[in-house]
Amino acid sequence: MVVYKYLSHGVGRMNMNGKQRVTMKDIAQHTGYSINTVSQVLRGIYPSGPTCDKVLAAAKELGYIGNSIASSMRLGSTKTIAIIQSDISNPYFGRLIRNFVNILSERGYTATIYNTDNVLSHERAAVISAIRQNVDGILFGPDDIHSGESVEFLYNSRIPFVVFANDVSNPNISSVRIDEVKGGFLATRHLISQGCRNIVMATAPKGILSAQLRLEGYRQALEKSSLPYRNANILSVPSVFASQGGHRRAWKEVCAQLAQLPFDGIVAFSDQVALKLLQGLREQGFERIAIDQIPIVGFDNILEAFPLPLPLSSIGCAGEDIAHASPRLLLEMIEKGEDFAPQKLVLDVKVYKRQ
Amino acid sequence: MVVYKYLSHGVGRMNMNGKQRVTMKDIAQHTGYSINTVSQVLRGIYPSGPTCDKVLAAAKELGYIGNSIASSMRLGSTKTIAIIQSDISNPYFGRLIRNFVNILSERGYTATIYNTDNVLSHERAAVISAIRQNVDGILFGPDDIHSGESVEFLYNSRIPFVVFANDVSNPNISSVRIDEVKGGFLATRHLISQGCRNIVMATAPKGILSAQLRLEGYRQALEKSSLPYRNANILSVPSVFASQGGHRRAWKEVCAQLAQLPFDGIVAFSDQVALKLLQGLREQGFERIAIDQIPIVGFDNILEAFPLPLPLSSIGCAGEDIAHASPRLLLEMIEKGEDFAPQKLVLDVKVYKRQ
DNA sequence: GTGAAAGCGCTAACAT
DNA sequence: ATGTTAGCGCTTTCAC
Repeated sequence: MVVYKYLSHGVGRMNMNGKQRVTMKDIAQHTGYSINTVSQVLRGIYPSGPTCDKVLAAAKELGYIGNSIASSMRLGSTKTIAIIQSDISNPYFGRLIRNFVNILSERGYTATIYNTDNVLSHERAAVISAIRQNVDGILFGPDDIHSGESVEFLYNSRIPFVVFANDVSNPNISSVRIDEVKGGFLATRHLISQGCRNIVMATAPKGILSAQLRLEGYRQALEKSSLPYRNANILSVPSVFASQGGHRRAWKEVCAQLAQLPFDGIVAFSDQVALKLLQGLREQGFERIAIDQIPIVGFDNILEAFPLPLPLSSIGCAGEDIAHASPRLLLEMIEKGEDFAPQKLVLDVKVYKRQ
Repeated sequence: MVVYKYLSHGVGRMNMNGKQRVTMKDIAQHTGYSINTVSQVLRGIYPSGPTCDKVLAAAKELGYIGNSIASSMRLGSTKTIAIIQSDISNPYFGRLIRNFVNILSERGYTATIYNTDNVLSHERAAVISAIRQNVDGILFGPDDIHSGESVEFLYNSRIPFVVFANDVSNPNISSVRIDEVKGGFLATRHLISQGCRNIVMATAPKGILSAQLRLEGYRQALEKSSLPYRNANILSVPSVFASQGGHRRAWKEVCAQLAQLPFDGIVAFSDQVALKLLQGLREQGFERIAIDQIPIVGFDNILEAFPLPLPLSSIGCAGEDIAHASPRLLLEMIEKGEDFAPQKLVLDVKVYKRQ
């Protein structure tokens, strides 16, 4: 019997310098037991005893490390989750992903990561790649603009997935987001309670669901305090994507526009937006209010993990946050299979105040 | 012939709702060709013609998506790279990882991500998991404190890997880092040229190689300008790890200490450290210099991707950066195999000035 | 308690 | 040009 008949062309058992990787077969040959026995021992479904000891000793001696690929193949589960996100360099999402990875790891899963840069073709490629890799589930953080296609594709492919930090209209798709309206409301009310009467809302383009909802909260808060809603106070800001440096001019214009307004407080679509605005104002020599005295509230509470010498208050989760709820929901979905009923989690928020 | 003999217990061909995933076998049955023919067509190594057309049409009709796991198994290569890093929520590393992922993706690789939180047991687990998953290579960003063990283990396991943003003494291990000494030198010289004469160096613990080297650069710059090196001006700061909130008191003390010093400029171990110091000073009501007027230089140039209303100058790469050099080096290593000679890249730096 | 053998989906060698 | 077959490393059934 020619055992390594294909060694000449198959790289399978070789590593870089030609040393073969140790397999169960090697342990079997070394100990004289069958591959099956070795497998059972290594998985701990074997009564302890001399056999067990010998096999484990051989495994240790030979430096055996299992091959997940092979067991995945047989078992049909890879214990891998794909995380698909538009910009993982964004500190807010960085923190999110770190928590995803840690939580998944605790539960025995590894994470594959895709960065779409908010480009549809990348998003498509990521989704296909994830399916091709047989991931057990997907954490999907899409941008609103073209979220529909990929989400529907995923839905039709029947792979378990959760949309995070966003939502889609299809009621059968599970998602996790914050209470955006309440967030907009609390942010605005916080500024009002500080004495602000002329509050600018720096919102994202209308296509973005969370922007719409936060703006609605802003409107409600003004109304409740009988303050006028002024169109001039609604500023639509460009993307904060690191990749899109082309937006520099657009940002400059927005900041110039802001500098002209007689505002006394700002609600920003996100902490990132807030910081960009403050930076823009500083760059333009804005002095009516000292930069680090401007009453401003953002979203995402990134200063919790990333302290800055600025009084940037922020809307963040009050209880369980997206970082924890999303993988929890996904894993539940994977474990329950068909018995899982879709859930749309809307997480409670509060103001994290900073002076 | 019982084809699906194991369907009852193997989940392999099933997905969530019991619908089986389409395989080449299905396409073969659908078209009447053999699996081999299908495989060849799908891989494009088949002359175009009627066969080709029919197979591709069937693949499209059935919604075929390949199974990377299966081909990996056969080919011995997973086209996957593991990224192992201590804290991916750190904005600097977030940006790095985003670039890694994008570059790898362009080259046909996917990325698996591990976050060690700077805990040795997590680091060990990540390394083992990566090997178990048969990744083709590893991008390893270790913390100095216990980098030795994992790095040596990786080295002995013969898996291609590159140490990034750090270095180890073993000359056979490839690594990518910035010119730390020059960075420390330029940062200090920049402040001196601004008129600073009493420059604090906020460095990390001695165990960290880059801290040692940056401090050496600081020393050299002072010497060159005939300025005294004062021990009182060397501040050792705690970790900035998001996970380690326990360091809060230590940070407070360091900032209090700093506030007492008659400094007129600061070199910080990283931009993160710089920001924490400024925040600490602000919290303590420091007023001798306005917070946003303090001459300060950090490392990593995170403001490039993450604008802030602060005059934080920073040391960053002058040419090719770590984000690009590391995956480039790793992929070269993977492709060349045994022919690859270890390289230790030390990237040139410059000051990114901000006022 | 232990072993033999099938098979997960795919690719490569070989045969026609 | 197309089919047959072995085998990647593992898990599971089934038989002893």
